[in-house]
Formats: sequence, C-alpha cells, structure tokens
Amino acid sequence: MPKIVDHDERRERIVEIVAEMLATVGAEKTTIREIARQSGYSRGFIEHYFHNKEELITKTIRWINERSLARADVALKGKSGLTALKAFSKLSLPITPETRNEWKVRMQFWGMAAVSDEHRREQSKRIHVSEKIILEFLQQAQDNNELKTDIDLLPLAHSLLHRLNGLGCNAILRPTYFTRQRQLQALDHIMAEFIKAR
Amino acid sequence: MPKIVDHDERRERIVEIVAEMLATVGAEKTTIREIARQSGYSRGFIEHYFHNKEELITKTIRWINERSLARADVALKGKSGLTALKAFSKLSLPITPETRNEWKVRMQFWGMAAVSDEHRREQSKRIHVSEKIILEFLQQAQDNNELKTDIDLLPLAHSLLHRLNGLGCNAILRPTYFTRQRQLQALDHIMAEFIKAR
Amino acid sequence: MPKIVDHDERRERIVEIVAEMLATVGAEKTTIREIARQSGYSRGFIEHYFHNKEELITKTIRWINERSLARADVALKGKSGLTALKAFSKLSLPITPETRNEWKVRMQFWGMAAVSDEHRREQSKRIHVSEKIILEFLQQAQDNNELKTDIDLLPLAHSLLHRLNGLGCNAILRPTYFTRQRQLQALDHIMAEFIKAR
Amino acid sequence: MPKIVDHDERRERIVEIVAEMLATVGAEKTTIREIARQSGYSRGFIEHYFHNKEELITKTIRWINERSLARADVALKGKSGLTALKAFSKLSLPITPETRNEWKVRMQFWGMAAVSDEHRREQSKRIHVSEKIILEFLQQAQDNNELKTDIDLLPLAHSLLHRLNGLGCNAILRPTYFTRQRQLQALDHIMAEFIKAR
DNA sequence: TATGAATGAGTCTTCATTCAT
DNA sequence: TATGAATGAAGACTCATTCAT
Repeated sequence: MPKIVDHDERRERIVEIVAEMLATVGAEKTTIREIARQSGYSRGFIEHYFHNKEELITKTIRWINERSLARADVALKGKSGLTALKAFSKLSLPITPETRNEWKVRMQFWGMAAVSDEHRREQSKRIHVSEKIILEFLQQAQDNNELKTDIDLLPLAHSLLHRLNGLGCNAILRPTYFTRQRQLQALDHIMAEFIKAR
Repeated sequence: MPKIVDHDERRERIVEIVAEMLATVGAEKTTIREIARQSGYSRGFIEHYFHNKEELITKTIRWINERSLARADVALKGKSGLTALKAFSKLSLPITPETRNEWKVRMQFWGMAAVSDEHRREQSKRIHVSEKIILEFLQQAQDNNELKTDIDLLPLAHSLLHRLNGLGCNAILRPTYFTRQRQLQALDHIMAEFIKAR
Repeated sequence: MPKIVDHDERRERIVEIVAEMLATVGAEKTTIREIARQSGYSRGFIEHYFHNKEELITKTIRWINERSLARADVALKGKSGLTALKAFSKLSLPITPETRNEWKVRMQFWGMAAVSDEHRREQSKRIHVSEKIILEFLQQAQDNNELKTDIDLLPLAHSLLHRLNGLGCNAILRPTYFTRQRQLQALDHIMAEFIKAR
Repeated sequence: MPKIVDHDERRERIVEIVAEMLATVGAEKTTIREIARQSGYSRGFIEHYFHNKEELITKTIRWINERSLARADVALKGKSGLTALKAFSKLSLPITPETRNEWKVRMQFWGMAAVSDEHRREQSKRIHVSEKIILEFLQQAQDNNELKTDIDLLPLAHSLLHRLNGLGCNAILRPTYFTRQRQLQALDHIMAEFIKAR
C-alpha cells in the first residue's frame, strides 16, 4: 500500500520556505538547490510537487497574497465602515515581521511583474482585490453616515490604495525612517482626512 | 598612442543599454552575455569599463536616478510652490515611455534593495532626495500663501511621497487600468486636496 | 530510489585521472574542462563529487601521498633496520613509471606550496612522515648493531631525507642522465656510507 | 630622433619583477596584467620586449640562474678546493631572502619542467653547471691533498648535488623546521663527511 | 616606441532539469 | 513516491593577445 501523503500540505510547506527565502536572501539566491537544502527535502522531491521553478515561484506569490487576505478576513470579522478600513489598512502595512516579509516577497515579484505579463496579472489581481475591499468598506462608511453621501468613493479608494502601497514600499526601503510608529502616524493622518471628508 | 576614448561616455552608453534591458527583460535575464549581444559590444569590452556586474548594476540605478533628477531640474526652472510641486509630481509618474522604463528599472532594484543593505541605501537616498524637494516646494507654497501657515508640512510631504510612489507602482502593475489619464486624474485629486488645505 | 554509488570510489577514480594529468600535462593545463574531457565524465559530474577545484587538487596530492605510503607499508612488511631503510629508499625514488608520475605530481605541488601555506603544510606533513619512518629504521639498525651506538641518528636521517629528495628531483629534471641505474648506484653509495658508519 | 632606450636593461627590470611575483604569489597568479600593474608599465609595453608570456617566463628562470651563478663567481674569487666548495654550497642554500626567493621561483619552474621538455632542458642545464662546478672544486681539493687521491669524485659530486638540492627544497617546504641554522648544521655535516673521506 | 582599446577563448562555478532506479 | 546521479547550458570573470593609433 502506498504511503498516503497530503500533497497540498507538502506543497504549502515548501512554498512557505520559498517565501521565507525570497524575503531574506532575494529571488536571485532562491535556487532549487538552496530550497532543498533549507527544507531538508531532496531536489527531486520538490520537482515532484512543482513542475518547474517558475511554477514554484508563481505558487509562492499566490500563497502570500491568499494568506494576507485570509488574515484580513479573520481580523475584520464583525467590523465595518471606517473602523474596518483602518484595521484593513493597518494589517497591510509592513509593521510586523510577518507582513514585512510579505512586502519583501512582493517587491521581489514586482521586478518580475514589470517585465512579465503573467506575473503582472497576478499582481494586478491582488491590487484589484484590495481596491474592491476598500471600496466596500467605504460604501459601508457612507451608508453609516461616516462619510458624506455626495462624495465620489472611487478616487478616495484609489487614494488610499496608493498611499498604502507607497507607504509599504518606502517602509521597506527606509526602514529606519519609516518605523512602525511613523507608519501608524501616517495611517492616522490618512484616516483623519477621511473623517474630514465627512 | 592608442585611441583615446571618453570612458565616462562609454560607461554611460553601456549603462543606457543595461537600463533598457532591465526595463524590458528584467534583472534575471540581464546577463553580461546578453548585454554584450544586445549592445553589439564584446563581453570583454564591458569588463573593460566595469569591474564586475555588481558595479554595472549599481551604476545603472544611480544613472537612472540622476537622470530623472536632472530632468526635474530643467523642467522646474523658474517654477515654485504648488505649481512646481505638481510639475515635479507629474514628471515622476510613469506616463511617458521614458519614465515608465525608469519605474520598471526601479522596481527591479526594489527586490534587491529589500534584501541588500547596499542597494537599500541607494534607494533610500533617492526617496530622501524626493522628500526634500517636495518639502522645499511646500515651504515655498506656504510662504506664497498657497497653504495655511499653521499646517505641518512634513506629514503632507510624506503623504505626497507615498501617493506618488504607490501610484507609480500600481500604474506599472495595472497599466491598462491606471492609464496615463487616470494617473493625471489621481494627481489632480491629490493637488486638489492640497488646495483644500489652504 | 536513485542509483546508489560509492562516492569515495568515484572520487578516487577522478583523483586518479587528475593525478595522471598533473603528471603528464601539468597543473596549468589540468583544468576541470580538460579533466572532464579526458575522463569522459561531464563537468557537472566532477562538481558532484568535489566542491571546487581547490578541493580536487588537495585531495589529489593527499591521495598520492597516501598511496605511496601504503605501498611502502606493504613492501616493508617483515623488514627492519638497514634492509628496510634501503627498500624504503628505493621505493621512494622515481624509478618506476608509477613513482615517476608521483614525483611529477609532487613537483607540481611544490610550486604551489612555495607560495601557499595550506599546500605547504600538506607537503611539510609528508616530509615529516618520511623523516619519522627513516628515523625508526635507523633506530632499529642501531638496535641491531648495524650502526654504531654512539652515532647521532637525526643528522643521519636528515642526510638521507635530503639525498632522496634531491635525487628524486634531479632524476625528474635530468631523466636521461639520472637514469634508473644511476639512481640505484647513488642509492648504493648512500647505503655504503651508512655501513661505513658502523 | 627616436628615444634611445636600453632594451636589455628594461627587459631585466621586468624580469626582476616577474621573479619577485613568482616567488611571492606563484606562477598561477603571475599574469601579464598583474606584472604590468606591479611594474607600472603598460601591458603593451611588456609585450614589446617579450614576444609572449612563455618567453617572459623562460627569460625569468634563465635570469635567476645566471644571477645566482654570477653571485657565486664573485664570492668564490680566490677560493679553491673544499673551502670553495663549502662557500659555493652555502651560497646555494635558501638562507637569505634573496636565495629563498630564488628557490621559490625555481620550484615554480620544476612543475613546468616536469611536463615540458623545453623547461626541463633549462633546469637540466643548471644542474649540469652545478655539477661541473662541484667537480672542479673536488678536483682542486684532491690536487691539494684535501681528499684522498684514489677516491672517485663523480659519486661524491652527485652526493653533494643531491643533498644541496634536497635540503633546499625541504627548507622551503618546512621553513620553520629547516631554519637557517639547521641548514648550516646540515652543511657542516656534509662537509665533515668530505673531510672524513680524506 | 608605446599605449590601452578591444577581443574572444577559456576559467571555475552554479543552475534547472532529466532520468534511472 | 521519492531520490540523487548526471548533464550541459549559462553564469560571472580572467586572461593573453592583437591592433589601431
């Protein structure tokens, strides 16, 4: 009788290690050899579960994005409107070791996405999802009278989207300047403007 | 006596090609071999002007940043305050083929910067310069009574910095959505908020 | 399960080829490429068993030295005193194709040892081992009354050590002059002096 | 009017630097580039005076050998017999920085000589010259009644030749053991045997 | 005479991938 | 299912050499 193995579970374990490596040593040094060494699996094993390196990389970014969305799902349960929006925004900033690593991984992919349609689509999808989430919370805020009714939500959503994205990047690139605290201040500043928009 | 060549001029010519390649095929495929092939130069030629690949890469990002600053210098001559600020912001967005490529190159480096202190420093420096420029224009705006006198400029500068950075990224990652036009609209939206802040 | 191979056995097979090449084409032309070509193995194959060229080279000299010691061990079984000493001396001279090659390999390494501490240590160790062996046999000779009891053995040992070493070198460098026969005559001459020392 | 340059003088200056490099960094790292850098000459300049690297290397060993012979010539003026022999022997041992370097250079060449007829001839010639010198002094010693008349000088000469050569090698390979002092003791030991041979 | 620009072969090494077991 | 043996292409880099000036 063959051993019963949970393929998806194994795949995820590998992907986790790949993500960790992307965040710490970068894409260039994330080789299958090194992944095998760090994971304790054999090179051949990894290729059993991933057709090739490209697929492994793609799965990794997808996993990162899904994980961060799942985390948001949990954290936002029961919240709505501006409260939810602020919580979501905070979750997406690189202020915890985990989210910092997620940002670093993401930034590895942006380089690829800038020149590869397939990777770009993946990133595009993620931005689109964020946009929808933000828009939804903004709509709730408007419904709750947290925002003026006549305000156009899309530009507002984009504004937040860009600020979060830019802040995240800058925080990775200037970590000693854009510390956790300064990021939270920036977030407060953003939210304050929304409130002004009431 | 041998032919006398202008080393810096040669270096720049090579760097230009490297930048082009980084923007079109990405960092991974920007090998010295490929640079040589695309440029028509020999591999040895390139080694003649750069000690190693690392130096070539570093010089390229530096060149990109210097070029974009030089462009800003020229364009902003005679401008000040919010007018200058808007012009500067517009210049930094990926709305021309040239600036689009610059953003793509930059995004290649972010992956490296996320895991390499040396590259991070370079990127950090660039952000810092942008911040200073923005602050200077904001100060002028305040002096010209374009902004309220009691307003704190630093958060404002950061806000703009993040928005421009995030918008630039998003425009590269979702080019069909964040078109030139939508980028300009977003910029208008940003500037409108500054004017509100009067 | 993959084919199971005896790594040490493979390594030895490669090392043997490297030794052969060092003795015939010299260190400079003993490139991994050439080793691969001559052995029929692929470059990757060699890399599979040795981390890098340095290791390959180091292992080769070690193997050469171990092999020659092992040969002495076998040949000297049951011998002692001056008889053993002469047998040992004879074994170490480049009078067979095998020992000739060993000397040639050794001389490749001397160049390296002259400028590299690590290689020098390896060579130093080998000389030290020879010295100890020679001393041991001299001691036996003295115990057997083959030598006078009041004679100081260390200078005698060194004398032999130097003569064997010098003769070996000279025989490689002037092979048509220091032929097998002349080497054996020189050895006889040396042994005669020991006997005189009775 | 063209500049008058002393070609031989320039060649010698280069050769001197090459010898120094061979003794300190080894043959492998003695590249034309590095020679040029260390000498301050241009790469092209060096090739003006030496047709190719091979020639440069060959000239260097020849120069080393000539220099050491010249040194002997000077030092032995007026000496003869065993006195001359001892002086000559002492001069050839690696006990001064200069002679140590000469030995190191020589040992670089032995690796080449072991596999190249041309280099071997050069080394062979040097040994032959030494042999003749030694024989000559032995003959004088015999004529002066420093040695018995019925003794066969050739084996004696060879014995000395081998011992000096072996001692020189061993002194380079085990410098902390075969110190200057131990070398001189060994030389005394050798000479004592000659005297016994009276 | 002398320079250094330029070349391309060749160096070691790393890599993703294939495949027999 | 899983391993790791084996390959060969491609990586960055070094080098001796040629040649126009």
